[in-house]
Amino acid sequence: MYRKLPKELTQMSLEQEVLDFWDRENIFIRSLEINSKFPRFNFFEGPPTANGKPGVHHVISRTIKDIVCRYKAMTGYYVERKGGWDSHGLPVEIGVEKQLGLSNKREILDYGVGNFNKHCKDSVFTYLKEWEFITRRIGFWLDLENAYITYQPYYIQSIWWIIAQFFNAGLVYKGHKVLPYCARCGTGLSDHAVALGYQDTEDPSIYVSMKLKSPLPGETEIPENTYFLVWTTTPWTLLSNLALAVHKDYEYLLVEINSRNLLIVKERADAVLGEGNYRILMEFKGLELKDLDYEPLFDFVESDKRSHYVLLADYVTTDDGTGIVHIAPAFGKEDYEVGKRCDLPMLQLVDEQGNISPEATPFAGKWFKDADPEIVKDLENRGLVFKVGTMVHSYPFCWRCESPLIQYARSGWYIRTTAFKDEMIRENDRIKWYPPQIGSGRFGEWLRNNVDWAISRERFWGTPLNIWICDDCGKTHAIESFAQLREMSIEPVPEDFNPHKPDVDYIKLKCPKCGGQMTRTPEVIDCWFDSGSMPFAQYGYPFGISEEEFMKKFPADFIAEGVDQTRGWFYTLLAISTFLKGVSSYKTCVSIELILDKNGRKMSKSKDNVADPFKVIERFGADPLRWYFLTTSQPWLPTRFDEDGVNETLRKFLDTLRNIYNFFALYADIDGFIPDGKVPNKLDNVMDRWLVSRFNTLIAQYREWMDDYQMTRAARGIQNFVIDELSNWYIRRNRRRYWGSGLYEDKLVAYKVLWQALITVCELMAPIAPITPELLWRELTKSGREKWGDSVHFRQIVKPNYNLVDEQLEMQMEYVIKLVELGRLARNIAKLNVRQPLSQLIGIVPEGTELSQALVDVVKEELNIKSILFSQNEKLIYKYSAQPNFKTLGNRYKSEMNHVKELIESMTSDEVCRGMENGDWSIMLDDHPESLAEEDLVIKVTPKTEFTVTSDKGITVAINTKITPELRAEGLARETVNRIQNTRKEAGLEVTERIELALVTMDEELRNSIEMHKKEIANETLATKLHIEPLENPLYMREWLLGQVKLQIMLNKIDS
RNA sequence: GGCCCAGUAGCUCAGUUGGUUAGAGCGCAUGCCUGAUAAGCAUGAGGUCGAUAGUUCGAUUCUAUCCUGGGCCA
Repeated sequence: MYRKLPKELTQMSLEQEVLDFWDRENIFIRSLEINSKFPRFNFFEGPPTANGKPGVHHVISRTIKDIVCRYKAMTGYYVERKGGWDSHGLPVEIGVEKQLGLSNKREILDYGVGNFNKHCKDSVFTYLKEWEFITRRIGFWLDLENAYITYQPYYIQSIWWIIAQFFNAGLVYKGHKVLPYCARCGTGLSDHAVALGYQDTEDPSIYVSMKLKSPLPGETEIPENTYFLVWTTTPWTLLSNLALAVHKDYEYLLVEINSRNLLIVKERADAVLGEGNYRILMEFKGLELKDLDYEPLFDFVESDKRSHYVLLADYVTTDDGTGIVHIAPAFGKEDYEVGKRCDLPMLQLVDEQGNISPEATPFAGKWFKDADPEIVKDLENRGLVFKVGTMVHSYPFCWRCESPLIQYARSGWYIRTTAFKDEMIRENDRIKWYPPQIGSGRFGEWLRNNVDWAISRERFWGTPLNIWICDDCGKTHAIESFAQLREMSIEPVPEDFNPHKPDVDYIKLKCPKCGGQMTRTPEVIDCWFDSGSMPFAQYGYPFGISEEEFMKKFPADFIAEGVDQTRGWFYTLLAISTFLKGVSSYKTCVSIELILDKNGRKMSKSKDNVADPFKVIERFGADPLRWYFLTTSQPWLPTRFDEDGVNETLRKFLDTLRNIYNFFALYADIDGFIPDGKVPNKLDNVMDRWLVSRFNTLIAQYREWMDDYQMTRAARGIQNFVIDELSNWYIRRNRRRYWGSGLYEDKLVAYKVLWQALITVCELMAPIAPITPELLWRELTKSGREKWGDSVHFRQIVKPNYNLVDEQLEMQMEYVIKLVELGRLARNIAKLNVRQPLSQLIGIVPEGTELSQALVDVVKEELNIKSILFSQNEKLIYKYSAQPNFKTLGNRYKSEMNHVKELIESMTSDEVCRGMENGDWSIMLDDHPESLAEEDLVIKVTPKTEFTVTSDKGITVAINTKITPELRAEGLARETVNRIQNTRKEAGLEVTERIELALVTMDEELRNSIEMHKKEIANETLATKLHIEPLENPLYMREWLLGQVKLQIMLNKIDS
């Protein structure tokens, strides 16, 4: 028995059944065992952090990963799928800070780092249940039991080893870097965090004069009363000013204004000084201003390095300001770079808490922002302010405490990634990116502008940086294993020590150089280093795994994550493995774009437009959601998410597929069809040949697309096949073949073909939406469990059999469908429904496109037409008439014109046609022939009265609408059959049940028609007895109206 | 400000060497079909293929510039 899957069985419960089956029967693990002999296809799971709930974007990236892994497993690969969890980092710490009510680093220290980290560790898996639930629920096969977790000691040991490799290669150094910094929180912010906090704000906008101390270009005397005009919105940085920058190519002016001489870039002079307010004295190229000295605004600190002179910098613009940029290397990324390049000293007159340093005596101890007005006032008193005002601009604030961020130079540990930048670029070129512009564009750009990686964080919950420094001689050493740590430790290290802060900080080492005591540097490692190390650390490399074993699992053939990982995981993976192994750790990378709401806006909590995947799955199911994501647009395009679309996928695609199955099950059950998995090589039925050809073509296309990661195309291909070709054409056209009784040859073949088509669809679908096809497939293969195996996911997807592909037939079928469409249109226009048979259809088609008899029969049946004729001769359906062209003939015939008109209009269709062939339309005007040419006539073409004509794309179809009494009788008989079938359905009869039937009508024509087609009617409706008198006590009775005519239908069941 | 992606029907999206009349689904209206159908078919309304210029016999497609939206960076 094939099980029926009625509508009452919801997608939800159907899926649950399959998921339980997978669990119960251990299907995932068994699929791995089955494939274990195959070559490996390596997949790396990018570890999510489970301290937040998974969202729809996680569902799509997990779906993509699952699809590729399943597809590879079903095409001859062993695909290990080790899960992983990220566990360290600031997001976790922030969560815990909130939970504990702590608001800065000081309070964490007071609370105790040990306790704090314990909370962090516990909170990492706050939403583990949700993650595990959704992973399982969407059918993502991932080995969660053996998942790596970045806080595990073996994982940390691996990271230490990697850091030690960098260190021993001389690529780890301590240095300065300017980064966005929140003085209140005492921490630098990642770029991502900065982007969260931009707000429009009002800041001072001041123009300051800085006095020139060198002769102008081409002169020898130091000019009096001459100043550089400089613009800034952060007056507090002026305390730490060390230089000015100009652009070498710009034109600069020396102007006189208010009896003072100012230098300013030409393009900004009007805007800043006011048009006509100034007099130009001299002009210079920026290049000429290089090295000029000026007087410092403040002289709090003396330096032995040269400072306070003019530099060149390309980032100087003329968009705002004066074209002369003030440089404070401690407070700007670009300033810092310039400072380093030009060997400027370092001056940082704001401390880590954001207060002005004691050296800047008049302002000392003030919060940097509060110092602004006083600094401006001080400069004004000294006559150095040219103009002061305010401006509104977008400025970053700390997204947690809302303090304004500053650019702040901090010292920290760096990895010199720039040392192997070229190798990374080379390796990037070998990665296959989807879409390709990520690799060449965003990621390539990022690599070309590579700067050294700041790997240290002055935080608490992370992998501790494994560098120890000698308290006496300053020697640094990177520990490369727990064994080495024990070896070098002064005190014994317990077996189960916790390699986190603060425990690890208490471990002191003996200095190998001077024998002194070494103390660990207090920082932790950037958590991106954790995840970027996963190809190695997930196996504890090099400790827990042999080199040979490891190289089998490295590199990944495929990874996929959100596009936001470009500068995150995608980069850290590449950087670490390029250094360690000289190659990228992934060969193919699919970058997945954002999920937007249905209006194309980014989903965000504040807009309340975030789709909850749990709810969507509960309403529609996981397969509809997966299928929807994939078919609605390419994964690497931003996708608009609309629940209605998920619903549509369910109704249109998955329900249709289920109905196809139900149709098959209904009849295959009746006939006891048992599949043997073979389709005859020679198929007599043209529809069978066509369907087999189509699904073999589909298999070929599907494999080609999937191999190229064109999953959207593959899914759309399947969908079109199922809905349009299998359901709406093949099955609709072939229904009758399954109706008769007994399992005769043609029917058996029909079952085999349909079964094979369904099996194929299930197999092709299985990687994309794995749940529903599993259920259908298992039902279809129920009779041969041993032979077919337990799960569709154990199967290898079939290869196309090109011998069964008949391209010509596929093209001809498209033609058939076109003809049918045109025929239906003609029927519509003529208001003749399909139940009314018609005598003739004439197709005017291009030469060489005639169809085989079998296909002609398809058209005949579909359109209910007795005969079909193909021809190139339009005269068969059109009649032609001519009218005079008064323009050419009027002048010629003048008063005879009326007569000529009559003669022309009386030409028969044949005469007009003959003229069209030989170009001569002679008329007899008063007994003498007059020769007319084409331009003398206007020829009209109209269908002959008995035809209704439609045409499209070079094909013309004409149906003969003349209905003979015989045709009418047949039509009435078919109407009658239709009403009987509806009656049967209403009466709740099974399709196989036989009946006794009575058809009662007062209308003579209808009665005659019934008499005439009694046999056919009885046959179609499984009536063993047919009366035209009423039954005595019918089981069911119903009166119908055929047009104006009443028909009474009565029926009884007959027990067999 | 720079780079990337997108812009095609009311909505979601197809549309590959440049070539008759630019397609599908959803939604709306009308008719048809239904012994698998929460289905299907047909018709109608709905398109300056973001704009302009160029290349070409011919551009939704190629080139340039611009506009709008999104993303990344500064």
